[in-house]
Amino acid sequence: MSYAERNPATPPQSTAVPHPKRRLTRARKGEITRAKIMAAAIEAVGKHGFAGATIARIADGAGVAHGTFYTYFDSRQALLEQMLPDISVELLNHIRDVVLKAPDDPIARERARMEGFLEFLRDTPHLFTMLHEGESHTREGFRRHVELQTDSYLSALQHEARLGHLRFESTNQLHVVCRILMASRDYISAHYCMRDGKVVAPPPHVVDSYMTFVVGGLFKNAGGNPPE
Amino acid sequence: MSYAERNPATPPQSTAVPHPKRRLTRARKGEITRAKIMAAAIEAVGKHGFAGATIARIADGAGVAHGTFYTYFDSRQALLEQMLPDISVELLNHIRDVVLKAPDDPIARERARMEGFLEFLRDTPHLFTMLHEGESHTREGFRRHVELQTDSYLSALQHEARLGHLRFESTNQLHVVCRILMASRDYISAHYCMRDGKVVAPPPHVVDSYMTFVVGGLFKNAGGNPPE
Amino acid sequence: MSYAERNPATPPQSTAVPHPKRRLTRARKGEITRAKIMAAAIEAVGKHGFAGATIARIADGAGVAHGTFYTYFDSRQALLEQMLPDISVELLNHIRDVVLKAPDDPIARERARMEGFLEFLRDTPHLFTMLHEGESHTREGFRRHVELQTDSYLSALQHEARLGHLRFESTNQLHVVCRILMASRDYISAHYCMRDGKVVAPPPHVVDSYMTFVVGGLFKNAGGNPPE
Amino acid sequence: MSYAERNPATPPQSTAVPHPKRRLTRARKGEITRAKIMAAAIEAVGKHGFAGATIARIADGAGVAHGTFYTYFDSRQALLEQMLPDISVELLNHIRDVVLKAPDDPIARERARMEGFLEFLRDTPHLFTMLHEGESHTREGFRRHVELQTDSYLSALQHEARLGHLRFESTNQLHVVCRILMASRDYISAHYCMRDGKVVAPPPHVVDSYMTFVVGGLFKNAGGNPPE
DNA sequence: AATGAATGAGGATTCATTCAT
DNA sequence: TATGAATGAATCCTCATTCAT
Repeated sequence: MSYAERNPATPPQSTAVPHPKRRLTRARKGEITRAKIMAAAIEAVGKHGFAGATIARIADGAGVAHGTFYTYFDSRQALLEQMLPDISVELLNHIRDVVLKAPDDPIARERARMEGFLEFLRDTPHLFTMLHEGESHTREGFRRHVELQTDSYLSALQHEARLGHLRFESTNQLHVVCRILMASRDYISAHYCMRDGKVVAPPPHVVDSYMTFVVGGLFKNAGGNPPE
Repeated sequence: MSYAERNPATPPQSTAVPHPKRRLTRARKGEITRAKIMAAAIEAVGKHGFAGATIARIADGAGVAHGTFYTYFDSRQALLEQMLPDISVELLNHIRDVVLKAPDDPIARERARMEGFLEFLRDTPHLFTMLHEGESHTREGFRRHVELQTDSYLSALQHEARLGHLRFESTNQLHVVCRILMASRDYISAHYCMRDGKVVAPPPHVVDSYMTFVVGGLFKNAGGNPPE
Repeated sequence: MSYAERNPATPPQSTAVPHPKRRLTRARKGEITRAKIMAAAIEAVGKHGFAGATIARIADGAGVAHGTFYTYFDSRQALLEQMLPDISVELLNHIRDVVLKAPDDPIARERARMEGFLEFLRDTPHLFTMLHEGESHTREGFRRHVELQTDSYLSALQHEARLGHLRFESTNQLHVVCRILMASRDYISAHYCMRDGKVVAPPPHVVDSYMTFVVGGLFKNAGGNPPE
Repeated sequence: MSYAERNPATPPQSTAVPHPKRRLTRARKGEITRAKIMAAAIEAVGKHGFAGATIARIADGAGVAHGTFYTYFDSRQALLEQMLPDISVELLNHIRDVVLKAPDDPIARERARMEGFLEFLRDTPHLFTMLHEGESHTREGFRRHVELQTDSYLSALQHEARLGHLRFESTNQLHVVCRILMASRDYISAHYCMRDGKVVAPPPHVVDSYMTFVVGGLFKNAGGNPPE
């Protein structure tokens, strides 16, 4: 399920129709146009990178005039800055859903976080580009994304710490751990999930090795037995 | 010691002087000009980012005409692509030196790798920008940099593995571990080493936490004792 | 008393009310909207100049949609062209009132014309901008304004001439004199009446010097005594 | 003699030629290009007004690429702001020359100033547009022009005052007089010197009437005899 | 009559690269 | 080899005006 599918410009069905004559209120039409532009922008960034996501390409992709862009966004940069935080929230939601379905076990939860991330990345192929170019092209949006992810990850770790599962306790330490885990999922996805321009699932040993490392590094009473 | 200091455009001394009148052979003069341009480019990237490193700025910074740039480099992009690999090799050298001076102990060596990296970053402030913008602006150069670092790191890990110190053995597994370690040092430096536009040493608990995590996750017979 | 006060969009009282339910006839409502747009336009020109008086600003200022503008005016330019002549007529009325209150003396009347002009300018701050930008941005409106002022001034001069007060008699000559007087009041107001973006009264010596010049240049039997 | 004639892009003769092979040094060629752009800009302003003097028109008129414009001027506005002060200095020079040739008599000198101005205007047709649009489109350049003219006119008046010719003495008074005289020449030229888009000499009675007014208003011992 | 989303023709500016000198 | 003026394609953004609702 891609971003466009999750945020359909054309809603599946509008049950309550006040004016049968006029299906689309003006406001609704505006929403649709806005969504079309956003979708075209994401597409453009995915295909040509942030630098190649020109107003011309975005507007053409959305099927609107260049000027229309500025009805919905203050500037090209403003739109770009918005993309990553928007998707970042969806990523958070997805990971939360996956973690909720995982067995009640700290290690399973951590695996769920990693796998949820990789799943979402597969479903949202353009996120890949955003993650890798965002830092230089939308500094603020990237900062916000990192903040969102860090806050959430940190909460999760603090929860595990309170349950006594972790080898780390202080927030300062957990902060560092948080960086390590987020860094790892980014680097791992960067190197194992892109094949021929398409995002794929990494080979199974990748997440396994990651988990081995993390279980030994992060969790209590988990060491001793090295992986075979 | 910055890049410019390590690669002086004006060599300290030229001992063999064939023509007393003409100290610098034409070739040597060319080398100097080339180095001046490269140094100006690094400076420009550090100060204004890759996007802001225009030919105008680079040439002005090097004290040459715009056209002269093209005597030494095929294109702006070609120069940019070269920067990161060049520095990457130096980084490797620096880390190797630091590791050689470390105690003969796998954990001490890993700490040396992290601290060597952080040291080099402090000495080469413009590397920071390159690392964080390089992926989007000089894809190939960045790829080469990652390759250089990965190859070296992987060798080191394989060495430790052969000595029986690690919980991982297969190259495939070590590859993943390698990503985790490189990712961590990048993310950690990104978040703890930049204060007010200057690269600084991170607070001591940062590397300590990192080492705790890594010792538990990576090394054999090292677990059991969680940090206080 | 500003333009808006002189031309209230909401009339003080509508005595005859045919339909008690509907106070405002449709036509009346239209008039009000039109006046609101005109007032917003004047405000916009005053604050941002003719070039900055965009439809967006005008419509927003008037509290109507952009499209509504075109119900009342053929084009932005058409509105702009109308502004100066409209105000020009009011200026004429004001000066006439002031002159009527002046002593029955040609010199006093001329002083009244100048002072009436300056007074009106103070009360209509946006006129300042219109006068100084009008020539390039609303050529025709400016032409009409100049025509209105010239015709009136010329009539006044001809009246004085018929009474035998002037050193000039032919209409051709009076035409030239008329230019001189109108030019002077414009330049004098431009240079002495604007302080920190606000229109102020000029220092007293300014009108005095003007009158000295004009009395010597224009009026009969007035010379001889130079000012100290 | 137009601006272009006074400032020829191609100099009449370069006597000292260091390199016979290379007539035009690079610097000289630059000067020529700059002059071509400036001339094209003046032409464009004259023909289409400041608002119509687009980079496209200017560059095309000068026979250079759009980008070349920015080799010589920081911005379109910067060029525009420069035009009026440049020409204002030439106007001053012209008037000074004319005054120097006039009979040694304050009234003759004042007539020379007015006639010199009108002459220059005829020779520099585009000045007309600049004078009438400059205030709104190149505020700073216009301010500078007014300053230049005012300073010069004021000096002339102070000179006459010191010789005891004027009915005014204090600088404050002369300032006001100065505005009146400059205003008059502008208004008079605006209304009598433009016929079918061409600048022409005004009918003779115009300057005569002006002089009558000024002689009565400004000069001592000059009144008494009104013109018939 | 009112609305305001959509239009699209411009306009200023940037900058990597070329090439005659 | 060095120069730096010239190039011109490309880009973002503005805004008067239209028109379906």
